[in-house]
Amino acid sequence: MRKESKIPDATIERISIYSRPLEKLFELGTLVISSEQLAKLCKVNPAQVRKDLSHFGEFGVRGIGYDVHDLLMEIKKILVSDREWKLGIVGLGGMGMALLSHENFSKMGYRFVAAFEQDPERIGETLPSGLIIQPVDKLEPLTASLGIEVGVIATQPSQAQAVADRFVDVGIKAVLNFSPIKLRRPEHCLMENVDFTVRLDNLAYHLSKVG
Amino acid sequence: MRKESKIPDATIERISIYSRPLEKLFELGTLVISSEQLAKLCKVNPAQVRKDLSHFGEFGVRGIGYDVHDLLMEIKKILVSDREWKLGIVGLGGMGMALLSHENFSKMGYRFVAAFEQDPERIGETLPSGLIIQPVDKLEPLTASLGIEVGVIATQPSQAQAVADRFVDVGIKAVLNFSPIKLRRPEHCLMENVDFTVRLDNLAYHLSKVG
DNA sequence: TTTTGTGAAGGAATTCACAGCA
DNA sequence: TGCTGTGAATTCCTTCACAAAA
Repeated sequence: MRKESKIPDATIERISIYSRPLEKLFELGTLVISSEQLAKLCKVNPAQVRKDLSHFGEFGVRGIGYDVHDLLMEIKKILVSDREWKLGIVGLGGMGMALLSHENFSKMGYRFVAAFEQDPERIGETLPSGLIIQPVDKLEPLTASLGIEVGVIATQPSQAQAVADRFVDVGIKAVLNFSPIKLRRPEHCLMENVDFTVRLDNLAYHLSKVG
Repeated sequence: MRKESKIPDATIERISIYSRPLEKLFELGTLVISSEQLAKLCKVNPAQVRKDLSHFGEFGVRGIGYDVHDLLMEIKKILVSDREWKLGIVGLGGMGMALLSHENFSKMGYRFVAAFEQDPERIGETLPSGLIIQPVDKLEPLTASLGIEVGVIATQPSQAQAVADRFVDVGIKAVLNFSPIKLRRPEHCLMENVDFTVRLDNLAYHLSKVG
């Protein structure tokens, strides 16, 4: 196919998921994997795996399968996770601190380069990573000078919109929002929400159907 | 419609999202809302709102709209978030602790009734909520005796599968998984994954397309 | 009028099934 | 032979457009 215009969002999401078992298989020394095996590991249809990948090129060998390492590299190229992305986080309560120490972020090339907090008591504190907690006033200058590319919002819900607006005003094009509200945003700013309670509501709904 | 058999998962997800602004509107004293207004707040199509709700009954008044309070109550009934659900969490690192203190859980009727940790140093510690940290060995007896309904996994990825298996073996029917791997599970156990890095990969992909 | 509820239309994503190639 | 890549078929979801109702 190789037409990059109309790729389903769900495809991008799955491609990201495919990389997880591939990473593990590579460590284990597995050289080749078929769409059927990879599909089983990710609980999707084998044709889905092939179609997803076909949006970006032909990575497999007919009769054989996919080279684990090559496919992993191709996926990283597709997702642009073959380079470092700079994150700035606002709100260092429990969630913010947990995100900062979440090893998967750094392992996948996402690096926090600034951490902002409102509470004056905590300004100046040195975090385990070596980062020093900055006052929220510094959001604008530091976003620019450090080259922050993604703003992570882990504040109280009541402050989330204001923080998002400030990120947007200073030119941030992508925001990862952990507060449980839909944030206003201009056309040109991407925004992803992580909302645990939606997932729990889902479980509760289906649970009550099953017994 | 009122046919509860083939309701899209996306509908359940959106219904959960509709409840957020409704909650706020109710607090503010707003009495009535149209599908168009609610749609705008949740960034969806108005017909989508009406169709989603129509799966469960007729909650609106033609020419008027929806009674904010009634609709909120109906949604809570649909999602079965009109009662308390008991959660047990395993893994009290940064993420686990953050989840325990996440006020939105309790506000929405999700209550942690047990917290398990492997590190012997921390067993017996009293958490801010009053819960006492339990050794993981107690997972089976306490799940049964406390009536835990949803298992929350916030351990290291390497232990996630083992913990999930133990929950399943003791009869848990729903698991909320915060580790970034797909867990094996039997047919009868529901599982929802919260994977931040998938969201970040999504942002990175789209960011690189925009500039 | 206004706005809901919904059948019908349209669009999108998934799966099938097989041609094509190693 | 075995597995990929992909058009065609299918299934699923969303949006339209209007009849029904207050």
